[in-house]
Amino acid sequence: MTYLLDSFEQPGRATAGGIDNALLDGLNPQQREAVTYRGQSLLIVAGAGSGKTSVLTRRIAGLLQTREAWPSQILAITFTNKAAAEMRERVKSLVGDAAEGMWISTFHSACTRILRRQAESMGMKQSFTIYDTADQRALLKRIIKELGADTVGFTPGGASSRISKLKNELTDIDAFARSVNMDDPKEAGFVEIFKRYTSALRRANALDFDDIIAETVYLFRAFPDVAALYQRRFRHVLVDEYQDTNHAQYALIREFVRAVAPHNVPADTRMQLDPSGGIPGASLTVVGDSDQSIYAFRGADIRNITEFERDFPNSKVILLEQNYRSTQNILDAANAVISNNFDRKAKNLFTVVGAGEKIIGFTGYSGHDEAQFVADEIESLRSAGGSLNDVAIFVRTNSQTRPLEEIFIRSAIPYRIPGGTKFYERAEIKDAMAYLIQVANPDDDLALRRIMNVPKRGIGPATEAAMQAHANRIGTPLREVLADAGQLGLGPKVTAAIVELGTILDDAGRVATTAAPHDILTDILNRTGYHKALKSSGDAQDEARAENLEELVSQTKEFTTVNPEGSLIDFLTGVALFAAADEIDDEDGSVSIMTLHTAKGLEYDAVFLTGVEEDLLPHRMSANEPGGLQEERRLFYVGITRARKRLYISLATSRASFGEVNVAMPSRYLQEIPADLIEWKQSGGSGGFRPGGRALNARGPAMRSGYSRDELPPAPPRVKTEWTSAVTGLVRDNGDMTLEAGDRIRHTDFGEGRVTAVTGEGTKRVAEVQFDIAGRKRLLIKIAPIEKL
DNA sequence: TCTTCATTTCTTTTT
DNA sequence: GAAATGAAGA
Repeated sequence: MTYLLDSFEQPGRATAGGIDNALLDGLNPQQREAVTYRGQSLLIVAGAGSGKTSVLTRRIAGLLQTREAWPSQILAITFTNKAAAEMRERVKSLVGDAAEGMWISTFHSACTRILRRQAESMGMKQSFTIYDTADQRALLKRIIKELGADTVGFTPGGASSRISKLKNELTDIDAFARSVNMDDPKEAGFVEIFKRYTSALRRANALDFDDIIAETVYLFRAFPDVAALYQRRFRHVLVDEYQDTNHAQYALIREFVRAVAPHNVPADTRMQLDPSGGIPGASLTVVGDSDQSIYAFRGADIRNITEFERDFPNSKVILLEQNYRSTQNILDAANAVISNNFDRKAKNLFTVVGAGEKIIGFTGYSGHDEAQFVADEIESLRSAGGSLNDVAIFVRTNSQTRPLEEIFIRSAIPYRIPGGTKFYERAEIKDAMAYLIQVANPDDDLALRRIMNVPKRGIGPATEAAMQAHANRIGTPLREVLADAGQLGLGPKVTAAIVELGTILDDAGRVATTAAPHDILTDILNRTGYHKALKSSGDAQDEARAENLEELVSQTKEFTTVNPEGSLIDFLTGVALFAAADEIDDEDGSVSIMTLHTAKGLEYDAVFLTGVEEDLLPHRMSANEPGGLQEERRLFYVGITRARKRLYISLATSRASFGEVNVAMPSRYLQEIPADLIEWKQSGGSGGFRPGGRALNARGPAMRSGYSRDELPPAPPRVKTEWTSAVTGLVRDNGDMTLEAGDRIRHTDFGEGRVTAVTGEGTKRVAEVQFDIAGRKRLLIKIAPIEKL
């Protein structure tokens, strides 16, 4: 717990400031200062693409290199696990193995680690489990039903988001109950729900996402000696994406950098003490950009960054405005858009790389039409030699991905959707996970209820209720009832099934802390017969579910390979804190489709910003929220600034949302981009779609259709405008259709054309077709809606 | 207790 | 258009 100053500098390599020149190479003056500044607190206002990761990693490397800090004294907090891993890698590449031992992780991972170590202090067991949003809602649903509160308008979702908000403000049930007017029956009802929810979590030895942060703050506040362990240890705290911190996270940071009182300083410390005999607070570096704050709905408080200087007196602020990512055209668009947000510190991104390509705009007639445009453009990027890894398509909502997927499948464009069909949220995976959770944490009733009758073993709601009643009577977790189910007077068959389940869980529990997660899972799947039941049900969907279970098994195996010492609890924690952005892989030759939120922090050569329509961006739901329109604008801004070289902005004049097709209007934000930055390949059809008449004016001929804007016929000029939703690429199967160059075919969307080439093998065979009207396309033969002529 | 079928409700973004 | 309910029948 000591550190040395100014010793063992490597001769000849250090600058006057003690930092290796190589660390400062290629940095602009502001970046240099951000790397070398030393003081109690530093705010780096880092515009999009201004090299903040570079600055942050070099700053850490500098601290290590000059021996100002040991690796163990550094705590760096990022937004996602992937960002953390990346930062660790980059520091490693700068200073080598000296990087081992740093804490670089997300808020949630760091706090979980602390809470597990200090579980006893906070009155929990080390094996606590983490409830995700779905678990939280399942529990609340039960509570609301128990209380009959659903009849007075309480919903799991509503209660969950309110509880989450309160926890993010560090208001626990006791504080809340004190503050509320209990004469209001509505409020009193919510207090009761919150109360039961809190105690159910306690009894289940579980924490929800928000607890993880809040409980750490409470722990530090209640036990200053525990807090002091970490305050003495972490001398340099660095926080990325500071604009997205909520109040609880802000409070946590304050705890981390709090000075240690003299009575919590060990007598034998070799650390520098302040005049009172305490240890001064750790130095704090935060990096953020209030223009990229997009998590207000999760409690992110923009004031954390805007008031940093007030919160941390004598702090230094460094502004990074030079952009190293995008072309000037893209930055001009971004600057123009974001300047419409009032109440913000002026900031203007600039670059020296030049104007670059114009932004390409496209207005389709439907989501499918838009998706086809995206596919066509990707195809031409590909034939121009671009890599699909460098292409991303952004959407506002997850439901927008469907038409894109359909068209991409048909066009044989490989794609991936990070966090899309969330693997760990599938029912069968949650079932298997619930088994593992029960094994690791037998107190978790929710997990047990989930698997009680999975696979079917004849334990219905009635039986479950009887068991629950018994558990309540004797005051134990549900799990303990399993073993003596005989006392419940149930049928022999059911009783045997219950006891059998108990035995399986107990047996697995005996090795829970020692066996590899993989072995525990395999054992459970074998003994419960869950996997076999799905495999042999004859249902195609069950078949897919069985395969998902197999995938989970191989993931546990993978986990042990990467992490040989990893326990079951470690695996469960990893899964619970796994995020969409963590699974982004930019090496596998596919384009990425993701939400704008997931896109934050990433960059691509070519970016497609889709669905730029009213009610989608800005989203309808945000319109009534205070600050909602500004937040949506920031979201748009984040999307624009992800692009390095090419930006495509697309929308549709009609969009299907929950079965119905609705008229869609161009987003108000579109007008905020100067018209001369956008070249419209196809603008909207007839009237009513040109707010302000600026943004949607096509310049020159609309290349795609060969019409200039004024000649655009009122009827859509495309071969097909009506996209029968029944024709999904997935349903169709052309089986053994054989095509070869020269064949003529008819496509339901593109009309007739001639095959120019066929490539690929088996089901992956792709035909390249020159259509008479629609141009050249690549089609996956097996599923394309085509017939041979 | 399980299965099937009809009805209903909901859709923003996520650690 | 899906997922989650609810009701009715096996």
